[in-house]
Amino acid sequence: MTLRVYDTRSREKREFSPLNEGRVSMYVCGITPYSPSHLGHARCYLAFDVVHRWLEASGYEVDYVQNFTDVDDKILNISESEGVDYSVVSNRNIEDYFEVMDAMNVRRADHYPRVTETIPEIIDMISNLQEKGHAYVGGDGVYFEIDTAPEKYGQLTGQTLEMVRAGAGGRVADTGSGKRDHRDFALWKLAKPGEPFWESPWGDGRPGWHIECSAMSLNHFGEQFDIHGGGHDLRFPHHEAEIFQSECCTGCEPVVGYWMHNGFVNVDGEKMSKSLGNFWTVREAFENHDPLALRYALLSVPYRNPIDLTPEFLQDAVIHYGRLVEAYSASLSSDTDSGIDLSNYSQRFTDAMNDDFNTRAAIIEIQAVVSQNPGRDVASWFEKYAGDVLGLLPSSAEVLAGRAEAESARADIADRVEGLLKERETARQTKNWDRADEIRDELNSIGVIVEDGPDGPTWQLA
RNA sequence: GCACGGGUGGCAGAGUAGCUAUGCAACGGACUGCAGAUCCGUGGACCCGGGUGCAAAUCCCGGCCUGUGCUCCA
Repeated sequence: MTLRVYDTRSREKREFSPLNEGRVSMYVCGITPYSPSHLGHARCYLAFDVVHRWLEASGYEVDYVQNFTDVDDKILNISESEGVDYSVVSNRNIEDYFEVMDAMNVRRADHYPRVTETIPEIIDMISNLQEKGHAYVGGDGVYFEIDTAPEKYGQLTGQTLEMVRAGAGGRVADTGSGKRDHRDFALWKLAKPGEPFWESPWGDGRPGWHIECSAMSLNHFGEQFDIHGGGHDLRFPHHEAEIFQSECCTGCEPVVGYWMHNGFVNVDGEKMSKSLGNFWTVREAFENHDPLALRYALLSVPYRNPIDLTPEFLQDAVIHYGRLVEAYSASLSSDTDSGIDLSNYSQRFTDAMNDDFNTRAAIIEIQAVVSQNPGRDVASWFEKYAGDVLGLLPSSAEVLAGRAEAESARADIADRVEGLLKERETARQTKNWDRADEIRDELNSIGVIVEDGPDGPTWQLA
């Protein structure tokens, strides 16, 4: 079975075939770093991290570019209210982004271009569009004129020019901008007093939001590239704007082979967002959950489906993640092979991932192996599939260290526990259940869980 | 309103025509003084109404509900 990828533009899963054999160019819209990352961001970059990993596991060489919109209105608002330079705000949140993504085993992209480092390329692209008659200078900046390429409208959303005209209703008049048509979008925004700016042929200002991604992808990949990813909400207008800009600039279409959009993280059935105030930052989530357990949760739903975040949903993932690590740990310490025929699991895992990166179905195969007897061969299987592909495993060193630590903690109190257990067994033999339970409670209070089995009691640390 | 998705057991979530999804939870049994863990087992679903088919959760039509987009947004 070959890899099939759902493409938003053609609205179907298509067999994956990159422009250059064996190589994949992938661009994913990155964050606007005006606040710490929340779980919605995590879902997106986790999803494309898995795409990245699976393409590589399938033998492709992947060139992965992800941008930072490090100057924009929201960043400027915050920098103004804090009385600091905008770069303080963006750098702080970019740092936060890398820290939390690293903690969740998100592998780094190959390039992280920033708007502020791409200004010359952006200006070139706008100039080019202007020369070709697709852009005009308005009162407060440069705009892309939609009517110069009406046939490109609606490729990702199915909307027509007329629909959007109707949908915008009365909002057009009060934008107060120098646009000719409200559907036109800004390529260059002239700076207002006090705002940071860059020089340009049209005056001091900064780029519009959409043009940066086009300029960056053109800069890194040229006229066409294979995969463009981002959140579902970016389809319109952001990604449609990119189609206009790139294809009108180069005359080459389609600019993107496969448009991939991840579903949202919802809370109580609604999109997690700043404006609704129902978001958790990734850091807040880390306070209650292991970063990799969160990763497990966010990958346990296929990337295009929405995730409704509930305590039960997270708890489920915590349980399964714990079992996975436990099974991996046990298999690392094993000195025999399990003798399990793992090829069936591998095959189903591969089929799942090849079906538009179905991590849910893939994880089920992981769970099936977790419930088998651990052995050395299982350890390497886990490392390959749960580790390399899904990124769900801590390093073997970490796992072994955790095991060693647990054993040493156990050894530290072993004498005391054994003594109490001996006393408890005496009590049990004389059917003194009150005393036996009292001892068990005492052990519980120091974090020891006692379990009576057919061969007598065993104990472990909670 | 228009566009694009989605509606599967208590919950999450696979499954694009015939064959037990799976996990968690629940229930029953084994084992237990009790508890826990473990093992074995059980039940339970395809939004509604039409249509096509030998056969539909799966295809077609209509309806209802719901999410997102149409403004910055992963």
